Amino acid sequence: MDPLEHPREEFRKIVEQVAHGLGLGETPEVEKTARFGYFSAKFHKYRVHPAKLREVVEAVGDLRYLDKLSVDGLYLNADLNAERLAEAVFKAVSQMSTRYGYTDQCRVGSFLVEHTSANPVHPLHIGHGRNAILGDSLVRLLKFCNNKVEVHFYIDDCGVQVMYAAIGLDAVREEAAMWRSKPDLVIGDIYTAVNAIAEINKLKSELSKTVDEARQREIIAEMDEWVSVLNRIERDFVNKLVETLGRENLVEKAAELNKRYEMGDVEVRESVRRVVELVLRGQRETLARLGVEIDFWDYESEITVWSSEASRYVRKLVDKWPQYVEHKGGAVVFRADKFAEDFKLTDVLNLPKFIPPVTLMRSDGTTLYVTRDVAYALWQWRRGFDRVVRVISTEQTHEQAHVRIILYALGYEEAARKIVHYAYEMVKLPGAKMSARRGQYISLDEILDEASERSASLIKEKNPEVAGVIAEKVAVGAVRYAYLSTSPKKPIEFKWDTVLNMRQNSGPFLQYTYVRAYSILEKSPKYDFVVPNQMLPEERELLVKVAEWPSTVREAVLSLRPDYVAEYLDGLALLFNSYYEKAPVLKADEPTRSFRLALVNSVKTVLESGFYILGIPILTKM
RNA sequence: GGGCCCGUAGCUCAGCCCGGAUAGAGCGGCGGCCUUCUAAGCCGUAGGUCGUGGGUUCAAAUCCCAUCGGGCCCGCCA
Repeated sequence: MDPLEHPREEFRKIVEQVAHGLGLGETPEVEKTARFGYFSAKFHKYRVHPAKLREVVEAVGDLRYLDKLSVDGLYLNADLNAERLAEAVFKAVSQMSTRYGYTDQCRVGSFLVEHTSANPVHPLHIGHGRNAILGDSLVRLLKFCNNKVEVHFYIDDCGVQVMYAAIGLDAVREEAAMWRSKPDLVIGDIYTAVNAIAEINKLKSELSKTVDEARQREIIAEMDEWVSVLNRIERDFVNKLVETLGRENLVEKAAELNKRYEMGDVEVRESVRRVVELVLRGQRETLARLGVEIDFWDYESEITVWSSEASRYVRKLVDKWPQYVEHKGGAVVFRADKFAEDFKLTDVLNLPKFIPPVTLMRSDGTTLYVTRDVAYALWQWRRGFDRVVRVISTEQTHEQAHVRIILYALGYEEAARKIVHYAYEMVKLPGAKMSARRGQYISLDEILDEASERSASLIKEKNPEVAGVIAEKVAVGAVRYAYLSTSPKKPIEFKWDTVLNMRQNSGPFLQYTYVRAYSILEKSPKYDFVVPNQMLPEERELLVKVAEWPSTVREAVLSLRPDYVAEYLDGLALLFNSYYEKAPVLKADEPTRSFRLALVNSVKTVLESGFYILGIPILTKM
C-alpha cells in the first residue's frame, strides 16, 4: 500500500487529459516539486501557449486525492489533499504495521549476496566495515521487500598470505595459552610480523648481492620501514618469530607450502585450517556485534581447488579457445582483452574500456585468486538465483571484469550478465592507504569500543541505570549510519569525528528521535485514527514524508542503494523533532490529540522498518 | 601512458541517470530556547563563480567535448 499511489495516478490522468486536450502526441512525465505543491508536469518542450494550457486545465473536473491544481507558466502543478492523504497513511500503517513501506513493485527477484569476504589472516578493519554494512543493509532491504536472499561470505583460505599466517602460528603456538585478546587480533599481528620478517629476509639477501650504492641505500631504507613495522607490534611473540624465522627464505617456503596445500597435503591443510578458524572466530564476533548475519561460509579451498573445479574449467577454456590462450614458461594466460574486443563484450558485460590479459595458472601449476574466483562465481550462479550480487571494492574492477569475460567465454553467458560487481569506494586513513600486511589499519572492534565509550559517557549524565546496555547499541547505530551516510561511490577518509558523531545526521540522532516518539505513545497507548479538517503546516509536511516511505524503499531497492534509506530517515527525523518541539501531543484537546498520536505512531512505525533495513538497534530509552 | 569513479557552502554530503521555476541538508561559526510529551533536541542567522573552459538547447549543477585536481586499478598479489 502506497498512500501516494492514488494521488499520483490522479495527477497522471489529468496530465494525460491535458496533453490530449492540447493535441500532443505524448504525455509529459509526472515529477515531484518541492515548492509548488507536490506533483508537477512541464509542457515547455511542446511549445504550447500558456493561455491555451490554462484553458485546457480549467476543463479538468473535480479533484479527489489532489488539491489546488494550478498552472504556472508552462508548469502544471497540484498539491496533495492532506485529509485524504492522512486517511491513506493511517490506513496503510494500521493495516501493515512494520511492513508499511512494502509494495509489490519492490519485489524484484531472488538474490545471492556475497559480502565482506575478508581475508582470514587478520581482523575486520574499517574498510571491511563499509563492505559489511553496505552488504548487510542491502540484504535487509531486499528481505524487507520479500525478496528471497541468501548471504554468503567467501573465505579466501588459499594463496601465499594464508601460508604466512600459518607459518607464524605454527612457530608460536606454545604461547597460545597466554592469549587474552580476540584471536583475529592476535593472528593479524602474527601475519603482519611474518610478512615483515619475510620482506626483511628478502631484502637482506638482495643487499648482499647488490654492488650499486644507490640501490643499497634504497634497500636499507626499505628494510628500516619493515623493521619499524615489526617494532610497532606489541606482542611477546615477536622476538620468538624473529628467532625462528629470521634466517629462512619465507617466500620460497610459502610457495612450497602453497603447492602442497593445493595438492591436498593433510599436514598443511590442518595447519592452515587452524589459523583460519581462529581468525574466523574473531571476525564472526565482530560481525555479530554489528548485527550482520551470514547464511553460508564458503571455503575457497574446498569449492574451487580441492574439488578441481578451477583446473577443470581452465582446461575447458584452453580447449575451447586455444587462439586466446598463451603459455608463458608453463603459466597459462588468457587474452581476456582480445576476447572482449573480438566479441564486443564491453556493453553486454558492462566492462571498462581497458582490460589486461589474465594469468590463470602459475608455472608451478597452482591457481591464482582470479582463477579460483571464476570457479566460485560459477558455483554461486549454479545455486539458482536471479542475480548474484558481489559486494567488492572498486580496486577489483579489472579482476571482476575478468570473471565475467571468462564465464562468457566458457558459455555461461547469462551468468556473465547477471553476476554483478557491486562496487564501493575505499576507506582511507588520513594520508595513507590501509594495509594489513604492514599492520596499518584500524580494526572495527576498535571503533565500536570507542563509540561505545563515548555513548556511555553521554548516557551516564541522564540515565545511569541503563548506560551499560544502551551504549553498545548506540555505538552500533552510530557506526552503521556513519558508513551509510556517504554514497558508496565516494572514497571515505576515515575520521573519528564522523564515526563518533552522535548529533544530527547520525544513528544516535535517529535512535533518539525514536525514543521521543516511543515515550509519547507509551503514555497513551489508545487512540483513534482521526483526521481533522485543519492541520498545522508541520503536520502536513510530516504526513507527506511518511507517505513517501514506500516510494523511497522502492527506489532504494531498484537501484540497490540502502543509503537512500539513511538519507530519508534523517529527513524524517528532522521534521519530527521540529514538530515535537512545536506541537504538544498528550496535552492537546481531542480530536487533535488522537490525530497527533496517530501521526506520531506512523513516524515511529516507519522508523522501526527503517532501522531494520539499516541495522540500527531500536532503543526505548536513551 | 591507459581505464573506472569522484570534484556542489570553511568541512561532510544530497541533487546529475530522465535538462527547466529562488541549488538542498548536516557539521562547524554566530545569537537564542530546559519548573511544559527525554536538550543525543529545537529556533534564528551568516555562508555557494555547482573545479575550469567550450559546445548542444528557448533553458545546463544535470547532456557532449576538452582541461585541471583527488581516489583506485593496469602482478605467475589477493
